[in-house]
Amino acid sequence: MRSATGWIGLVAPDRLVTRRVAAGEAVFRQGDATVAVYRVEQGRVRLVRHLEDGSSVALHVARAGDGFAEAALFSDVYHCDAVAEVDAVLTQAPKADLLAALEADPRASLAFARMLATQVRDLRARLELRNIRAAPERILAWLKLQASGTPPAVRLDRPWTEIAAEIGLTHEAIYRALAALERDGRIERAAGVVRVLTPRG
Amino acid sequence: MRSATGWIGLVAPDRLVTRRVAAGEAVFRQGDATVAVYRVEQGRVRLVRHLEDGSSVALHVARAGDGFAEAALFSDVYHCDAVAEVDAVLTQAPKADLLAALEADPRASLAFARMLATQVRDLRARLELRNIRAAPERILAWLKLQASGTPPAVRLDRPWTEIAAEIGLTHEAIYRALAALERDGRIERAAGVVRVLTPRG
DNA sequence: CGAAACGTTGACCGTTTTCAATTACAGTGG
DNA sequence: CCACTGTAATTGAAAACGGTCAACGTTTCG
Repeated sequence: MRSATGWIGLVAPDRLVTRRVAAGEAVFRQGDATVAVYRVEQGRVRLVRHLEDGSSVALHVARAGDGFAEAALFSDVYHCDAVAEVDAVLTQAPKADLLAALEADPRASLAFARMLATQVRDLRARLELRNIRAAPERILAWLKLQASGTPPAVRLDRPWTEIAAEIGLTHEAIYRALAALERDGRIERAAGVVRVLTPRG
Repeated sequence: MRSATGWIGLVAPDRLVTRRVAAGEAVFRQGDATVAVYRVEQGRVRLVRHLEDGSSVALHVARAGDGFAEAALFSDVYHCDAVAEVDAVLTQAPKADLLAALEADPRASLAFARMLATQVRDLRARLELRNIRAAPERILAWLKLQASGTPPAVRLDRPWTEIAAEIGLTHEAIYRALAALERDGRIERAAGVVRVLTPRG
């Protein structure tokens, strides 16, 4: 996705480690001492918290482009497991390096804060999106969030199947809703581009 | 909610402004020069982005305890409208002061980053929660996220009605699901406390 | 004490999920 | 170069679940 992971640039390139994890393999375990923060380059990593009673809760699934365990910077131990759902490639930034960079340079820490603030904004918007029950409206709102230009248009850089998961609908529901939106003249679709049409008023 | 808004403490108390906005009144408008970041003390503030074509998208609804427009720190203009949904009381932290505090003290900016990272983690978890379709499972997951102790227990500090909105269910659905969970012996309810029972395996 | 919230439950309806099947298409290896 | 495999895109039908509307008891608080 397009989450802000530019903080990776705050660490000297030669200190970054490319790590490959096989499906099912753990990147770290809850309780492990925190040694690094990560970015997913390929694949998916599932974060799961274990409770005292043995049960667990899913916290997040980090996908290509997503950072994860940023909060590890401020904690001594990881508070959840990170397990690859499929074979994955990660960039690993040593906690000490990143922390040092942030402490040394106020501009770096501001840049870091900026990326996090951006992400907070994005996540809030995605959450708000989920409050829209009707599939067509939800998709329309998503399109508007992504859109730019007049009329608002979106270039699709990934399959609807994937977008469906992000929006919180099955792909079938997405296709049906898209068909309905197009039928109603609310959007227009063509080769990797969707235009949001403004209803005449 | 319990979102991390401790950054308000980074600004000198006498520089903070308590601002009252009536229902329907705007805190700021999209395009206005950014002058402050906010925290909601009472009421609700709705953030809405307007598109070039005149339509709009809801970005967020900030509630008591929530901060909003943190990203304004890094932007010259607000990128959305902030309008009170009901009469609201806000704490307004001047952008210049907060920014100065962050630039002056590396510890302050790290603390700020920490709060944002915490919020990112929380928001991701809430988003993940929404991927759980079944109401009882969703509530159970929410309870586990809030829970502490063995067996996991949650002290309820606010009405289910409000929790329902956060979880993304109607209050009716919540009550039905709670009843079902209790009936199935998966939770136990008593005066403001819910215990999550571990099914025997 | 009375008005609001909150809590709870029932019935019905609509939408989405599920399950299933089909087409299109890109990449792979023989 | 083509058969083959896997993913993406579509559409159909039926079931399930939550939303909505309604009604009512309860608690809270001015």
